[in-house]
Amino acid sequence: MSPESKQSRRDQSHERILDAAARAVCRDGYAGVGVAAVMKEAGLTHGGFYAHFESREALLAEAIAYAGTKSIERMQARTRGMVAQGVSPLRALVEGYLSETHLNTLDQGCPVAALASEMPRVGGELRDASAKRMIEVIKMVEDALPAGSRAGAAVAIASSMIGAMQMARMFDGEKRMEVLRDCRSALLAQYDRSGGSS
Amino acid sequence: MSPESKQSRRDQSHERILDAAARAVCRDGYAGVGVAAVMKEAGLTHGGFYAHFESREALLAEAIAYAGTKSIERMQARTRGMVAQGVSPLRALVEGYLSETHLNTLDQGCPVAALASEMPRVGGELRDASAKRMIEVIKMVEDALPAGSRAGAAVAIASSMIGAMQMARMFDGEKRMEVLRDCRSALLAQYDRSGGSS
DNA sequence: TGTACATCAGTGAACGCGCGTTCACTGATGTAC
DNA sequence: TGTACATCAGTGAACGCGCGTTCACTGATGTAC
Repeated sequence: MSPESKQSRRDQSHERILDAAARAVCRDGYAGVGVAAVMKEAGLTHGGFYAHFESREALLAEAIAYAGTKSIERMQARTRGMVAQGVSPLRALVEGYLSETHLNTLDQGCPVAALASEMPRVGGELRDASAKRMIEVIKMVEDALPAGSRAGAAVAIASSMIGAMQMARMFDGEKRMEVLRDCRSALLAQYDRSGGSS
Repeated sequence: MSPESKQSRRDQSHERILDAAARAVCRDGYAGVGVAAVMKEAGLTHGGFYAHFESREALLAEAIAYAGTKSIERMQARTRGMVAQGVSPLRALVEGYLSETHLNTLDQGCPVAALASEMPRVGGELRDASAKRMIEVIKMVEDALPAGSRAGAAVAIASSMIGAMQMARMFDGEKRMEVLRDCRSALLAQYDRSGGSS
């Protein structure tokens, strides 16, 4: 009965809704998130939605935060292993972000790469939530950058990675990976002096 | 009476619709283009729309092609002047693309920067039209690159510019231009050996 | 030059569908005694 | 341990609005003679 005792049934439903919405928004964009579809994927009917969220927009704002947090956690889990094996943090990040896995698992990927061009258009709490995700990605790059890097390098690298992922996703077949490889090489040539695979 | 005599009234309407749609899609995204609103901006009523286009989707496909062509023309007009004054073509392109003007005139800008993250989600003729725009941007970069540049450099530069423009547009105030400056310096430091302003 | 008719571009009302939102109700879970 | 009642999470029908699409009609432009 303590405040942080295990999740109530309500909390479990809440998280299932959030998780479904996070995957939907990364897969289909802001407009692709429908209240009824999300509730169905969470195993519920649409009527109960407003007991969990004030509005569709409030859901979206929470879903983006959730998607961003999850995505960064996944990215860090992957890069930790590489870094432990001696790969530089920046190389690990670039190769993790611009990886085939990230390319093809849209719904578990970075919400900024999934939504970047829509972000400037949304307003209110959605805008705030979106901008925060963008800043988190820049921070993630900063943390991977060697101390004393040029100010602005993190911004340039983050924007390159986001642009690269988006461009790769526009194409089909072999071209997708080719785009990622080109962008990876360019970034590593400029910023990484550590050598390594790829 | 020759085939290319001056536009008929119908052709004039057609182009006004297209122009309104092109601006709308760059400003508000695929979902932001409404048939009624576009027709109104073209000075017509919505009922006449289907005498000009088979469907909303057909309009969007044409509008993206139109927006892309116009945007590249504008970009080339700007860079021609700079190149004539001795600036390297690549520097002219990067500074033109990542300029304050392009940042703030969304509706006359590059449709790829405006739509990149939505492009993988659309299907059919819209997908084709979108992918073509992406390829045109890469070509534009290729043309500005010194002969003998590394294969893939154009892809990397194009994706960086697109990512940079999107990131800048997510922020407000001074931060917008700061992002562009950071990304410009990074690109020019890596690819341009010609010196020059900025 | 003028009249009659055909064609063409555009109008505006109406239809149908999807979707966010509301609400009265149900069945299950928890509490009091 | 069992019964009565209150609360809570979820259900599903219904509403209202926006928007793409259709269609019968109008007014203007062009053509025939």
